Amino acid sequence: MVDPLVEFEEKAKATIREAMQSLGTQTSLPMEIPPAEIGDFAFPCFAAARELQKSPQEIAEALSQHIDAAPHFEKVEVKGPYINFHINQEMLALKTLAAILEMREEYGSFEPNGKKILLEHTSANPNNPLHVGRARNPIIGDTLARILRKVGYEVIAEFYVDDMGKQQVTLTWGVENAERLKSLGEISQPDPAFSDKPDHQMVGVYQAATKLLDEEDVLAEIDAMVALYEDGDSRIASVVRKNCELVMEGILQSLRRMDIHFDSIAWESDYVIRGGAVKSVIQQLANLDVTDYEDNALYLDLDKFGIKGRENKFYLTRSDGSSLYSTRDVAYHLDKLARCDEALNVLGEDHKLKARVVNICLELLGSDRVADVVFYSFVALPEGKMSARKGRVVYLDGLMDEAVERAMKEVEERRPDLPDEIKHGIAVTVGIGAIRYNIIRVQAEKSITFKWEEALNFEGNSAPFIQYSHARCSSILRKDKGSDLYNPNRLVHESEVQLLKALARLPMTIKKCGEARAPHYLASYAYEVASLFNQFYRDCPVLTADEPLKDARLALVQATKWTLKNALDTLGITAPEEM
RNA sequence: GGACGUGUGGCCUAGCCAGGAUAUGGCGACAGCCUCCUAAGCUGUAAGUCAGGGGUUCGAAUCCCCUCACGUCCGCCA
Repeated sequence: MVDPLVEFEEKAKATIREAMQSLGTQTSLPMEIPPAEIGDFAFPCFAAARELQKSPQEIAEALSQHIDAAPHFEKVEVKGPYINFHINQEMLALKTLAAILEMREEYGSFEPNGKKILLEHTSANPNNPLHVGRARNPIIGDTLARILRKVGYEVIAEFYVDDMGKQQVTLTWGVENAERLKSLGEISQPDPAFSDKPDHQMVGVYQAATKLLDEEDVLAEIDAMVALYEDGDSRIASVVRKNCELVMEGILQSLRRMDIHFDSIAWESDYVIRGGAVKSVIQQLANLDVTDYEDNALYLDLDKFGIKGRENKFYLTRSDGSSLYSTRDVAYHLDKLARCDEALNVLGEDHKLKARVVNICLELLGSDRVADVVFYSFVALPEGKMSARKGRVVYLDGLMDEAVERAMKEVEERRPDLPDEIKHGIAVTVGIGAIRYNIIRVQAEKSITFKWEEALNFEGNSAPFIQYSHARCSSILRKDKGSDLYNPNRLVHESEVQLLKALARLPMTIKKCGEARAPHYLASYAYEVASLFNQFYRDCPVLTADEPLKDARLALVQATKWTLKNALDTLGITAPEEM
């Protein structure tokens, strides 16, 4: 019994199907979920009305004559063009509580579907610390990974490290010419708050070196290094790798703090230097009539694919024959697709054209599959786009520090009774949770303007609100665990019923998120459950209730706790026992 | 110039893919609720031309067309 609602929905559909047969029609069965006061499932009769040339009201009336939905539904009523089904609350309570209390941490999870999905996300360039402009990538990616695991996929979360780009070689050039950069006074010191992190230690050198790219001799040196690197020069390969690894260490450290982990790290250089996969891709593409050369640089003619713009040439190599990012990405994707049943990428909206071209290339190379992509818009600052160069940047590390600090202030105020260690633990849980929630609750396509007050909001529609409800559940259950022999029929108060119905929707919500690749639905859901619990908490005293009712309510609290915990876990947010 | 995305009360946001029953909720504002399981909570009030215009439909925030605004891309950078 993975999803307690399925049985009810199937029953409703079955009765409608039978009723339609006796009316001689067989249009589709789009069951809707109406507003709570109206019913639990609703069948709109518009389609059938069109087919039978009658008014939807008449059809609803006629259909209802043939409907007997007992015992799953206690009432089926016609309201205008709709047939509204009212769930038998006792039966729902029984099935829902049984499902949750039996499945516990598994509630909301589905059976393995036997498919392996390779989810690439974050894949930030290893030359900068992460900043909040791109912070949606790891959060969306990690949340999707968690959702897809629940839905039954075997998920490989992979970070693709672009260690072949000119930017990475520029960083290494900077490290090797640090004296020159220093004498020019170009290297800015890392923010003292993060000076112990290797990504912050390196960024000054990278920025200083980037400034010198305007100078011809520097550019020539770097270009020469790029070419040697791609040709397999082992000295360059090893120093570039070493520098990238240092920055990566810092990046992964930041992500771990948000409970974001990877199953696999894929290094771009492995696809270029070893195995020659990129060379083979270039050769195959060069043989096609949709590509051509300009000054020895191979390009794809976008005109042939109906893609118009200022420039219709999409370059696949430089004129010295070295590869470009998208070309290497094609080689990487061929490898990726061979390792999974489905490939999914989380990419910034600036990658839309590139992702399309990569998929075009994959098809040109005869691949029967391409990668599916979730695009997200950037987080900008009120002053404009984030830019390290213009000194307009909020680092993820800074955001997390600030969040924990502000959360600590709240905890100090609200819970002076707790020992420091516990208070700090709560501050971390609340602060980091608030960041993740704030990012994930908005649909990915929407652009976000970063505001401290909103990012670190601890009230209303926020992670702490949900965490607080979970802590309230825990608090009650610490005082009384209740009995296994509860009687769900006791749960008749409106607040109890609404909460129960919401709890029953966790599996279908997670499923929807997985299918639509849209994690934000789960955030709304968790908020709704927490909110309904708070109403229940107001209306229905648990510990002081009389015996049979108390056990039923305790079971409901236990079920709420599991549901909130599983929803929060899936969002990558910790569910605290106390706050 | 072309392409993709977004536009919902002062601010943020759900719903849009599969059109339907009074447009979801939060922040902020205002008015209330701690002798009762944690007030990071709860209740109530005010606040909306669903960017604008046209179309399809019995019915449009939702589908189609046009316009406007914002974001992003159209680099032998990534």
